[in-house]
Amino acid sequence: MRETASALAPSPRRREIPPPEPAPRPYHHGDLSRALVLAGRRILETQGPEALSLRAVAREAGVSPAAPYHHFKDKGELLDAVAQEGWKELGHAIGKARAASPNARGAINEIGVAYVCFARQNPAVYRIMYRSACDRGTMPDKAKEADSGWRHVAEAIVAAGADPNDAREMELATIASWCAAHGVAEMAGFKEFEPLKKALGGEEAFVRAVLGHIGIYGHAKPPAKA
Amino acid sequence: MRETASALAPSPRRREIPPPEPAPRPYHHGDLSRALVLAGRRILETQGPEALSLRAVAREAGVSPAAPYHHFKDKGELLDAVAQEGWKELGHAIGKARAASPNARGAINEIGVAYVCFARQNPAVYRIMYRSACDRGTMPDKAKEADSGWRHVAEAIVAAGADPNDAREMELATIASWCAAHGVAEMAGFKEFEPLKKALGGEEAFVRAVLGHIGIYGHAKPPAKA
DNA sequence: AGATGATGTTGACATCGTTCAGATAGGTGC
DNA sequence: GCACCTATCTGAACGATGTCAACATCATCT
Repeated sequence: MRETASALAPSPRRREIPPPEPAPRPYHHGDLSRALVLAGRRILETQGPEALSLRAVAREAGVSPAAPYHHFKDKGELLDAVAQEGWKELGHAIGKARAASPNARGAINEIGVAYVCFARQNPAVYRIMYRSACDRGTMPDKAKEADSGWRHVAEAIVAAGADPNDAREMELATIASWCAAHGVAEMAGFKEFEPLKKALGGEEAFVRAVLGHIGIYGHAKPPAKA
Repeated sequence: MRETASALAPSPRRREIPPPEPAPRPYHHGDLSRALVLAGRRILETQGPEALSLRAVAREAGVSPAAPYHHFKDKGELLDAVAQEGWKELGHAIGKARAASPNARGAINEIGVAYVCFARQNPAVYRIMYRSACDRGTMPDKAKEADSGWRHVAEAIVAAGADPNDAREMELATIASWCAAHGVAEMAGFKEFEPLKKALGGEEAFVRAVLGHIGIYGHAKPPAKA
């Protein structure tokens, strides 16, 4: 929809004009790798995940369909890079939610809400993030880094945990809360829940209520010791 | 696929006698609609979700690429039909798990385990099921039917609930447990959890442990029958 | 029988992911 | 200045895909 004029009209490349604009397409894009990731993100947000083709990304970035192959092995790798960006943002959102919580137990709750809200506000990106993760059967590497969401959750769990010495229980609790948040994130948009959402006063209230029924979150008691 | 194959290999096909097999391709397939769904399922199980193209399904069913269009509006509708089959199976698995549980509270646990086990044993089908559901933003219609998994969960929740009069809490609990199971189902395969799985003695033990940390499942007083 | 509609096939089109040979720039050593 | 080198980008191509229109085949009703 953008400048597809060149596709319709046989426009001879106008290379006589010394660019009045400082940097239209200097043949060698400054940092195409980064531009492609941003273009992918833009397409995701405006057209949804179905429209995210390699060619569309190249088009959006203003390069030929073959150009991306000098920066990514294949389409999957490009998508992984886009997903990576999403994970980083998720990590920040979670970190912010955690920092804003007064006590440790409340932090777990707020993290869960922040997680689901991020997914609901960036559905296309979230989709790609988990498609990439499930395809490769692994959480993104970055999720193990300092500011990663996973680490925030793990630390919050430990901070609120009843038995900080039982590492296994702590890990299980971290996994459980992450899994639960992911499940809610993917299902919160289902039409069947609309009446309940409305009755509760909006989606965030709904999310809080659902998470409230999930052990680690809400009204539950500390993780039971085995 | 190639004629050259017959040149390389001495083709053992002796087609002098056509009549003995009266029904190789009777032009009009008996029930192509059904055959296509089964073919799709077969492809999912043998080649995974990436290989599930319309043309591949048609090939597997032995018809031309355009034939499916007389039975399904487009590829999405075919996939929906395949997913529908999966939901039915999931419903049965859940029903069986519920029936096999002596008490109501234990039933919720066993349902969760059965859910995740189904997803893990049929990963490709499960993927399609949720892709279809998320794309359309709705649980499949059939999920509201008599033998549906959702109804089993809702009934089990009610049976074990502390306050059967509070419909809203019951619904929230149903949603929460379903979401949690879905989350675990999608993440249980991540490589990061392999060590813990091994330490716990296998994937099912891992799943039980994780679910044990999730409210509806976990805060049940009787410690899981270990 | 003959007409009709459901069901299947062939062939075509646009798009997609991907590859490959060449064009283009920025940098290096001379 | 020059020639070369390497990284990057383009153009054209190939096979595969989803989809459609035109045609073929068969089952069924009258």
